This record gives sequence, structure tokens and C-alpha cells, in this order.
Amino acid sequence: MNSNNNNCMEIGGSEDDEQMNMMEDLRRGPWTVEEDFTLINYIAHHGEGRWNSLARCAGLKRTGKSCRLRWLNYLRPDVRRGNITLEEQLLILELHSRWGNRWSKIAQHLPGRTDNEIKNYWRTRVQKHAKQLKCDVNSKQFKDTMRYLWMPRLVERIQAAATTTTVTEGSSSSTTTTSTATNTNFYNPLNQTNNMDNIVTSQFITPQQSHNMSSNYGNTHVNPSYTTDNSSNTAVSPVSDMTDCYYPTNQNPSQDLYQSSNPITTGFSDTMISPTGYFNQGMDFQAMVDHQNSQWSEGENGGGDAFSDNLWNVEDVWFLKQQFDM
DNA sequence: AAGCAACTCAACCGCCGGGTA
DNA sequence: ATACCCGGCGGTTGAGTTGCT
Repeated sequence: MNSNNNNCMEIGGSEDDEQMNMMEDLRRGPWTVEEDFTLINYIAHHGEGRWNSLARCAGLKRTGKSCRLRWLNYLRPDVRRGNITLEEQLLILELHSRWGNRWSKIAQHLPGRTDNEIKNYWRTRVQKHAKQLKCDVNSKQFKDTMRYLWMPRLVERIQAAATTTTVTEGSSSSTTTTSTATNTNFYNPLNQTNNMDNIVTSQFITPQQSHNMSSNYGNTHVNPSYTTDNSSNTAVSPVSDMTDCYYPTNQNPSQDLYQSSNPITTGFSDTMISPTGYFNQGMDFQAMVDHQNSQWSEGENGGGDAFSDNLWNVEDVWFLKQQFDM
């Protein structure tokens, strides 16, 4: 790494970004294809590290920080793009409940995902629904809702999807990703890292996919890899949104969720209490129902966008309302 | 078709801790 | 001990996109 900088004197990092700013006009904003290739080629030959000097030596009019960010979040060969899978959603929920906004730490458990991506996911998807509920995303109510409702539901959906995958196996040759979700023990927060590693079995995007920029060369500034349709890399659901909680079940959604033997609920850090006591204040269920109705009246397709982006299905709302009204 | 609102996500910013001279 | 530099992290922004009226 950083073995030799033949055509660039080692500057020794005596200048910071601000000083660089003063000395030369630094580019900002979206990266061009040329810049991307310059960075990729430079790192391919010299490796990462010393980002400020790297930027200089590579001839990039960017700050070291900008180069690092571009590389780590976008250009890195193993960066995984596309929809967040159900397993990943589940993992994010679980890890966030444990660590909070430690995006980098959470990202370490989702191979190929960047902290930025997870952070964006959380803000756009999860926080949006906390807003819908008119409760703080950090409130206990909301956390318990995630814990007792979303996560079990995600598990159900993962298992259902895995079953479907098994049934239809053979008809789709391109679906290379498999899931250990079929294993009933796949999700056990008590078995932290080991099982987490098992949960995430989704494949990485190939370096070729990440670097297949040549076809995009006409543009002055593009995002070379994310335009690729990566839906085939999605492990379980083409609509792999946590908020897509529609699940065609006939069973009582509340059943078994609070049994201490339930692997979903076992191991969460807080004391196990019936969530009845939690879903008490501050959640605007009527607003949820209204929102739900308005969305359903518009989108007839259960897998459609309006629905898939909705956190709650009828049963969830019904269940929460019941808990609330008790 | 046009205007507007909501959403997504790449990129930037500021702060902080570790390493080093 | 201290000052400085760098990289990493979490928070925030804003351009582009999508959906709705």
C-alpha cells in the first residue's frame, strides 16, 4: 500500500484541506467520470491512504476527504448497491436498537454497505414513519414498535420469501443470492456477531459491475455504477423496503410476539414487558389509519409503490389500536 | 403539460480522536 | 507536553428524480 509515489514528492501532509483550498481551486460537487477513473487508476497502482497527498499526486482537484468519500462510498469494488434486502433491514433495525446512530459500526456488519447508505436509509425510511406516527424516532414507543412489530414481521416476510424462493428455484438462473433465513434459528440477537454474519449472505456486487463505467462515458458527470439495475442482487424481495410490511397472513399479528421464548424478542436489551404498556402515549394511530386509507384508496397493488413504502398494514394498525385502546 | 411537493442519495461540513514530530 | 495533521464519523444539505394534482 502506498508503496511508491514515483511522480509525486511526498509532501508529508503539511497542508490541510483549507490550505489546499487557498492554494488551488478545488472542485466540488458531483464527480465526473474522468475524476472517477483517475482516482480508481491511482488507487489501483498505489493503494489507498494519505488521502490529501493522494489527491494531489493523482492530479485531482479535490480534497483528500472528498476522494476518500468517493472511493469508500462509491468506487470501491466491493461496494454493494441496490435495494436494502429484508435481512439487511432487519439487521439495521437490530443493530441500531443496540448501538444507535453508530452508522459506521452498523455498516461493518453489512458487507458492501456504506455507513452513508445506511444512514440515508434510516433517515428516509425509518424516520419518515416515526414522523407518521408523530413520535420521536428515539422514543421508547417507537423503538418498541420496531422491536415488537416490524422486526417480527420482517422475519416472517424473510421466511416467506425464502420459502417462495425455494419453490420457484430453478426458474430463475440469475438469482445467485440465497438466504439462511429459512433456518429457524437464523435470527437470534443473543448470538450477536456469529449469527449476524450468517444473516447477511447476500453477494457483493462484482468489481466488474462497479467498474463498468465505459458505457457511460458520454456524460460529463455521471454515477457510473448505480445506474446498473441491481435488482437481481436483491436477496429476497425486489421491493426490499422494510416499510413494505404487507404480509398476507391470516394469523393474529400479535400472536407469539411477546413470548419470552420467541427468538425475535429474546435478547433485546430491555426488560421484556408486554408492549401493551408501551404503546400508550404519543402515537397517532388515527393519523396512521387515515394515511393508510388514503394510500390504499390510491394504490390498488399490494406490492406497488404506495403500499410498499408504507410501514403499516391493516393488521399492524389494528393491532396497535387494540393495544392502545386497552 | 406544467407546476408543485415529496423523496432519494451523493456530497459536504464540522468535530473529534489518534498518531506523530 | 504540545501542536499539528489526518482520517473517520455523524449530521446536514441540496440537486436530481419521481409522483401527484
